[in-house]
Amino acid sequence: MTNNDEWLDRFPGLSRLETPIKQLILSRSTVIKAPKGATIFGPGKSPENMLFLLDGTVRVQQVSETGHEIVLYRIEAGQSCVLTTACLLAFDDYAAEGVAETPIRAAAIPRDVFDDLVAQSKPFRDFVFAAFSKRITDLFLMIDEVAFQKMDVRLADKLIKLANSNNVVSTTHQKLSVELGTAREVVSRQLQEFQRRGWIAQARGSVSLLDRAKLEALAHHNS
Amino acid sequence: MTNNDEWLDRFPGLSRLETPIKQLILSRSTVIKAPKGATIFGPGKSPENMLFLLDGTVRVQQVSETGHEIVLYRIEAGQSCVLTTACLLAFDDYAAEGVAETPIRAAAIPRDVFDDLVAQSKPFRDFVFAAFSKRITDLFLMIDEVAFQKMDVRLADKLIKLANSNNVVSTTHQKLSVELGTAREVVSRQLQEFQRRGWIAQARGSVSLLDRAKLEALAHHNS
DNA sequence: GCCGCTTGGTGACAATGTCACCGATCTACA
DNA sequence: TGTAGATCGGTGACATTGTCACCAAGCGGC
Repeated sequence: MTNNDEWLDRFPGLSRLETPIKQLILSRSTVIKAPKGATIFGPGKSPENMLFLLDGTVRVQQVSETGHEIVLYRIEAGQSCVLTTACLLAFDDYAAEGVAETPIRAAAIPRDVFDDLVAQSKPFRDFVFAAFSKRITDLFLMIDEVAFQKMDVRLADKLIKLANSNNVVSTTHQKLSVELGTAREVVSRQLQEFQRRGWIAQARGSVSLLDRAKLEALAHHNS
Repeated sequence: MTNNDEWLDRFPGLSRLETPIKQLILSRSTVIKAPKGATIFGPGKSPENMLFLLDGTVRVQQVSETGHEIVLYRIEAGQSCVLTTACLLAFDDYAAEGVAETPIRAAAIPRDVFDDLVAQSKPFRDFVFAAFSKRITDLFLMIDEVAFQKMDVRLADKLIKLANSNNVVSTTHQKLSVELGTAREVVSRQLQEFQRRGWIAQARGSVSLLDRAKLEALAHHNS
């Protein structure tokens, strides 16, 4: 989609990098691709490189000892896997895995180059620490949500966030339950209630948002 | 407890620092103290410094919009507030707060010195990234626990972790409920069940573990 | 068409969260 | 010393969510 020479400019935090640093990154990085569904990292598969996602989406999720799954967050194009890479530097036995939700394209930077960049460039340090900070504060919010929010609010919120521009969510009840870390039956029952109220319509494998405003009001406690 | 000149050696990750780096830290840091109950950082009170905790414990917790509270983690003596400080570099409007659980003593390093250290010392970088990584993987585990573990298992686990060397936990049901992000009534009922089984004894403001092995078995799914 | 898999629906029940109370105990202070 | 107010913990009724065991409809491969 973009020329390989200019992908750096797609990362807001990196556009401020010093010119020689930009050149170092470009010369030492390689652009890689992976198909939809590929495991980018996971238990026993630690990435050797730090990734900057150019196109596509990576879903990071976790499988618990009990067999339950939950989606932790997503990495969108224009963001980096800073934390996952850095995490794996230290702990490669960790439980989370990253899966390509779409075909992806990413720039890969070797570990030692990453370390050089942190050492040499203040803008790069700021970028890295900002990414860590954002991730941690997001995880704080997620803990709060999982612990205290009602399922109807969380489901409404998730539907809005997953809906495409036509207000359609193409997913199954099962996958929605993994998004929220709950059981399929709970999702099914809640969706039935939304349908009864006329807020959504359902078909096999998809949900259409008929009254997005009502869902948003519920998601933001304004109702 | 220790001489100010040698506190660095109490941090396993920092003992490997280069000598000039150690001297830089010692010359640019100040040792501060705070009484039990003091707010170390929180909404509208971002720390100007990075802290290395020499003595005591800091509890990091969060209050949700709904008024619910939950304990996120603790920083023990010998650990650092790397992430909280770095977080606050970027987002000082964040919801978590740090409270001294005991009188504490800490070494404070100004932001710009922190940045210099990251730039100049590879061992320091490794220390910082390892701290971030550990924190994030711990948060992953916590999300898993909050989302999927049963309350009896979580409560048994928490009792074991909070018990002192005499197998006594000096806390109220209310505080235990904040530890787990649940309601006091749930804790009270569960403790009654443990008591009925003869695993614990209760008094106002304290819980005695009578059969630690049984609690551990429950906490680790061996029963 | 048949078969097997995926998807979603259902009812019964268990576990947990919420609410509105209550009494017991502790603490501050007059 | 006594009393007022706060804290601590107990209780029952009920709502919400999680778990389990099923079932039926749709879909794809052969």
